[in-house]
Amino acid sequence: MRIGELAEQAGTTTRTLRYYESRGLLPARRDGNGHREYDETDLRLLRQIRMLQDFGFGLEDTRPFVECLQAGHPAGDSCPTSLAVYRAKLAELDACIGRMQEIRTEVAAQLARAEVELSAGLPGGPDPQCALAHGSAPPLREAQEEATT
Amino acid sequence: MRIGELAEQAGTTTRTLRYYESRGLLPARRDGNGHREYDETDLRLLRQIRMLQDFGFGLEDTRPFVECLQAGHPAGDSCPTSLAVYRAKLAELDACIGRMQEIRTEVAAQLARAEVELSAGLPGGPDPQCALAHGSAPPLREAQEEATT
DNA sequence: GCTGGCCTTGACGCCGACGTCAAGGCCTAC
DNA sequence: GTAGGCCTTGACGTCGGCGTCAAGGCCAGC
Repeated sequence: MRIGELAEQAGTTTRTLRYYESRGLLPARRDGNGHREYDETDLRLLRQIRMLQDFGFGLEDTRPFVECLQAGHPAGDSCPTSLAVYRAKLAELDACIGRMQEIRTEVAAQLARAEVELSAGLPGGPDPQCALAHGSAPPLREAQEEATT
Repeated sequence: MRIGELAEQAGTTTRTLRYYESRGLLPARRDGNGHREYDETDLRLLRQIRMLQDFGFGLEDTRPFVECLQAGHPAGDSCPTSLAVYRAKLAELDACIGRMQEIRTEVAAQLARAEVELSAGLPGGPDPQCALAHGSAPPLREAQEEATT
């Protein structure tokens, strides 16, 4: 099958396939006209890459899986190197999720505080010079120092 | 104070401050030599921006906070537009965290399945042609934080 | 023979938040 | 005078994963 068909089968674009080839993943045979030729094996390879990409893996992270398949293993994750990538990615995910939850907590705290201050300052505070074009800016008097935590 | 000192106070670089200025945040006065001049107000502005950046906010997302401070409000989040950004970012964070947890679950499932298959296949399975030089130590990757989309 | 459709390679564009370099100006100290 | 240290503007580089041309080749159908 040719590049356009493979791209369609995998739900991606020809540009992407050529990019993968340029990165050394997904090699291609050529027919008489120099056109790339693919088979079902390549489709499986490609689907493997796409799945990992959907997980947020970088292209380089998919390489062990690709090499594993190319070596004749039944699946991309039939090799220890692939499993190592899984584990590393799990650790990354955990770290990332944890960090984002921390941030979420902090932002929520900021929002809550600011809401209280706004509602407390609204009834009759001074009026800062609001030369802003995008609408009303309600007054507020209570100032706060550093909010780094 | 001059740009180098402000950068140091805020724990950032002069390049960053000039970049902020070019984006219309953090304007600067000039002295006789054309050098930028800042004061404590600018430092507070800058700290506000940096805090939001640390939360993973894009620079454009900090603009309402900056304008709020510049309008004379006591804090960057003393304005409704800033609160709206907080809320939007919370929603983004929730979506992002949720997505990453889904992914985490899927990856963990893949890993578990692959581990079982490996241990089941190892004792006496076929030996694919492994022409790969996979004896090197696993690459240590830095954990990267994904921005909220 | 001509149009249309698929393919080829090559190269620049994009996004964000800067890093890094280049060339030059001004002031201070020695 | 000259070395050093701060500052200025401008412009190109970075990272990933492609998108988007541009210019051209080959083949099928009419």
